[in-house]
Amino acid sequence: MRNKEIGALFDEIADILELRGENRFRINAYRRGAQSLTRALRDIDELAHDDALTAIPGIGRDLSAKIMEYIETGTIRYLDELREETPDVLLEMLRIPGVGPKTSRLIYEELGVKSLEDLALAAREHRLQLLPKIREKTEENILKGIEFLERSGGRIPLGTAYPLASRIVSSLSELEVVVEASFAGSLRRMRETVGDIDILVSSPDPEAIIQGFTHLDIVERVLAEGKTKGSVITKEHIQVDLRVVPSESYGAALNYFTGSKEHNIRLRELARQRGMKLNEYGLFRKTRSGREKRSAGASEEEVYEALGLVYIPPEIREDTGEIEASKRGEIPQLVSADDIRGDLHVHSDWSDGVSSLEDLVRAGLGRGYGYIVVSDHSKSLRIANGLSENRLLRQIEEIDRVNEKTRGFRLLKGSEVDILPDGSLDMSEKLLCMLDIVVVAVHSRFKMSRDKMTKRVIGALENPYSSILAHPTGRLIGERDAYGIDLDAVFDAAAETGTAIEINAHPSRLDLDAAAARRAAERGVLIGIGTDSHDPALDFDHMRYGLGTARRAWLTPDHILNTRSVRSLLSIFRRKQKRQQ
DNA sequence: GCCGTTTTCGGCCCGACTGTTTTCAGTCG
Repeated sequence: MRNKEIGALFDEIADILELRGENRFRINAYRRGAQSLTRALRDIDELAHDDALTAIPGIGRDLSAKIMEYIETGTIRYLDELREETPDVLLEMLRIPGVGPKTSRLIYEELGVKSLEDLALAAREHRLQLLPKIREKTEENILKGIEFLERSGGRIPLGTAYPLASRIVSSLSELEVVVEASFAGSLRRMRETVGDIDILVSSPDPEAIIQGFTHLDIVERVLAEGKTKGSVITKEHIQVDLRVVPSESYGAALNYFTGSKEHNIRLRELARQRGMKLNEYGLFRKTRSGREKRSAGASEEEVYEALGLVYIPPEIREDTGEIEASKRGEIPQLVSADDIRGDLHVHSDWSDGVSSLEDLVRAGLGRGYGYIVVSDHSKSLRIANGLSENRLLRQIEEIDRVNEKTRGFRLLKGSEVDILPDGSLDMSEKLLCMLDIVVVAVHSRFKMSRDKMTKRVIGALENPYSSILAHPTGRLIGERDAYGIDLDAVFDAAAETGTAIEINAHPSRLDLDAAAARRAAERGVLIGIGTDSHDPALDFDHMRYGLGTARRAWLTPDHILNTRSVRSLLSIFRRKQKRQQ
């Protein structure tokens, strides 16, 4: 999928056009095009091949020609020319919070800075104050902005943002004047990384809330402190924005601040078409006397309803077809925490986990699960204390003993078996056939050709005993890219062989990602959500990120393996064994 | 530059805060 790659180029064109002060609607057209490409479900090369590029919303005659040019020649001449005429530092300055195109150009033209280091020096020497409309405060903010960029270096993983946001929401909820409080933004949509944390509160006394917020003990620096809006940097260098609205606007505001931006724009257009206006205070209709009357706003549900839509869950508010589905009344019942009956990928202290088998039973029961798949590493993974075949035999006996003592819960015998470079499994058939669930995964030799890796993984899926393919791309968010693999070919093989594919719920993996999981499910692949837990006290909670990813992929309980009972689970893989043998 | 249930031309989402100014431009989400 090169969609993101081309989307980034259109964004760059938009940035440069903005710096040049071009027509803002033209700039917006490139931004929309970029967003559309990034979110498109189908592969751009495929669409180009079918001559169907203009079917993507926001892609018309000009943009599709530029996409074709890029596919054919590997470059867009127009962008090359723009780059030629635009010094890099102008674009770099745009990344500083508070610096936009106008300021960037002003600084460059008047001071001739060549780099962000140059700019920082100019700020420290107070030379920025020589410029019109820049005084002490702006200069300080630019300096702090550069430092922020250097320290934070980009986006925050979901696994960091979610607990922090939850803590802030519960601290704020303790304030007397708070009516409702929630986090919003890309965090509420459960994106795998977020740029900042957005918090929304309803209250009759906004200023008290803003005061309370800017004085929380997590705050390092206050960026903004208005009547209804506050913004801080935490000690971990994460930006947190707070908005306070009256109760009658809470739903409209929650909707607005949850986004996505593209989803909101569609909603606003819909409101306009119906002669209404939607903003963060509500949905308004003009009365005959010319005054505005609120028709909805207290809850998100009533906003959608007043727009003639069925409620759309936050995770799918990305303008990838949810508005149309909602108009038709066809929003799926997304899988939720209540549907999950067990965890499919858990390590114990037999390999690199910290818990005994008994601890796992207690932790599983504590979460209301009916089963857990014990999936310790196989013998090749020595670094993680992988189990020799003899130790696995002993573990199987031990699991039987633990299960005998337990009512209403079952430890399933499993293993996370290495997929060897030739596609075979790191375990003899004699042992494989004694296991309930065989999780298979690549843990070594990542750097092979895309073709070989695809064959290797498909080879493992064709093994009659493999049940679930774990973390199919091997990516570690912000650390390691996915290895080269043809996922669509893997999905076809999984559907063909009756093998499930994992959404690994660990926040540093989330592998499959939502877009890929959606494609897999559309091809008929059953999806299992596993936490890859090494410590139940910390890692069992990661199920929520796996669920978030599944929901972003539009998945219902029917698509998910671990919404099934133990019996149904086991029968699925017995069927596969029979078919493949 | 895109797009059409007020349309093939004339629109294109909306509001808060900051910092600099005396009424608002720039930035952000």
